[in-house]
Amino acid sequence: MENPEVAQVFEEVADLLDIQDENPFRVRAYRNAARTIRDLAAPLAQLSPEKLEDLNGIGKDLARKITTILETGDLPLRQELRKQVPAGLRDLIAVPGLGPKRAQTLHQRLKIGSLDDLRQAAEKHRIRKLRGFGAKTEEKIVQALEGREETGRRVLLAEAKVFADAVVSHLRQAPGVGQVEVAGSFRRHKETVGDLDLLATCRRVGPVMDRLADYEAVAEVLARGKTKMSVRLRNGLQMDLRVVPEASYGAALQYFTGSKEHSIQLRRRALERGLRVNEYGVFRGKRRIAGRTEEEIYEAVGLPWIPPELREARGEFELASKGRLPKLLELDDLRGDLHMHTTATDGRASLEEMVQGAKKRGYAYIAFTDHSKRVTMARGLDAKRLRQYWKAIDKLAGKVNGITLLKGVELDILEDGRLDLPEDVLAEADWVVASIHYGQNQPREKITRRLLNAIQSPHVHAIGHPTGRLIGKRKGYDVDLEVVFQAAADYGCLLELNAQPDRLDLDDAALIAAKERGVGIVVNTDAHSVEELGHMEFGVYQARRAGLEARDVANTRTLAQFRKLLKR
DNA sequence: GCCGTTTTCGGCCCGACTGTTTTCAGTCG
Repeated sequence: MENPEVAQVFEEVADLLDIQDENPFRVRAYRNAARTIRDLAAPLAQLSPEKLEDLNGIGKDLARKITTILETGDLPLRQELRKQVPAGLRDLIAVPGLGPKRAQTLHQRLKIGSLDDLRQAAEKHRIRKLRGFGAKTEEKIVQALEGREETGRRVLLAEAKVFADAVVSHLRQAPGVGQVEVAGSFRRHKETVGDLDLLATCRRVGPVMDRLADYEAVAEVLARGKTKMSVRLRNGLQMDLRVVPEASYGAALQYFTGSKEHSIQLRRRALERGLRVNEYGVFRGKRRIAGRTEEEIYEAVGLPWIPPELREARGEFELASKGRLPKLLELDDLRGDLHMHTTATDGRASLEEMVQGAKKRGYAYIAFTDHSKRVTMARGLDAKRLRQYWKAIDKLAGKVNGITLLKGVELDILEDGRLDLPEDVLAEADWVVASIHYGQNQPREKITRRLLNAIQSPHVHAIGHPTGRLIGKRKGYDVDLEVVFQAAADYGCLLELNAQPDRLDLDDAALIAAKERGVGIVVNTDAHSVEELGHMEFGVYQARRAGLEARDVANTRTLAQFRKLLKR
């Protein structure tokens, strides 16, 4: 059992208990435990029962339940709850605007038991007639369903990575195996992946396929042929394994990495040179002239190797042929992380713990950016508490070496466009990242106006998660990004690439547009725990997909250079 | 169900706002 699967069991239990109107704190206990498990760096199976109890939010009972899940693959409690709650209601409570109560009402009054039922009922305007619902709620449901469809049932890259890493190291232990790699959209580091395309070389095919069938998370072998095999994991993720000879490995890796559009352009370019490219190699007539490595393939058509993140047929061939491919951002380029939370508001680690975590990552500077007062649910900081917070940061800064601590705040941009704290307070901050958390459904002009107000403020250095989207859950706010980019460029306000795996906001397309406008980008984790400081890699992947280089990203600078970038 | 310089109970980041009502569920992180 991989950690995300265990977390999923607890999340399901939490949902089912929630629908049954159970003690909300018990529900939350399951949700907290799921989150802790998801954030964990090491596999649960490697922890002793005593260590399990040391984990945040996991006590005797949940530790025992984790052991049960690891040993049996399931939890009796989950089976029991499934008998009591109609299947499909869980899907309903995941829709923004619906919770356990409304899901129950919809099920009881309209016999709605699935997202399909929900869509049909909404289209027939049957929902707005229910007590407690109305036209606006019904419209919101329709919009939410549309937002979900865009990503479909794809899995977040971060979650897919857990399974990809595990299966690759599992397959590498197969006898006679050579190379093993995950291709496809996973290798292109898309924000979500639909399945995992595994590629392997080996002397004999049998042992590698046997090994995949043995992978612990496999629920079902869908197909198994001479060179190709498909399995489905318990969590629904599909894995396709292709076994290829060494001589074709590079060609197969290129072919299965895609994108389809990129490969079409590559083959067209080959044809112009009298060559033919397929998954076995590059051929002149019947003679194979390349295929062992990807570099060979690209070289055969007169190009340097193109990083997978750029293979989206968005102009990479033109850049490559002119020798002007960007030198893409790398994790090591980053010298600081400028958006994180602590126990001062809704973070789960102390200032000290976050500093230690940041030092381990080799950062030269970090900014603490707990919430401002409007975010009441996170116990956001008012002026008085914020100054105490900054005092604590200063005090800590005097005790730690090798890292600079910046006094920051995640400043709420209020519904009416004002900022959540007075100017004299903001003027004392080293770093202000302003974000929208409320009034996300406002019309385009109003949302855009709010962002412009923040951008134009002399005290705001960056805009946090500029569109507010949550991948697979919620569309971003309706905002005129063109206007925002222009203002950000004009006023020297940075825009954030938020590295939370379900945000990755701005997305790749927006980052490309922002770069064209000359907008400075800052890549931050928005970490709420020490572990989440590790999300930086996903921000880097997204930046790479947009072709960003170190110089495009503000927090690759030394602290002195970084400070010069900030508007006064 | 977790947690404890408040340990074996009684708390649990919990308040403004929206859409819908006329008392309340759901949304924000």
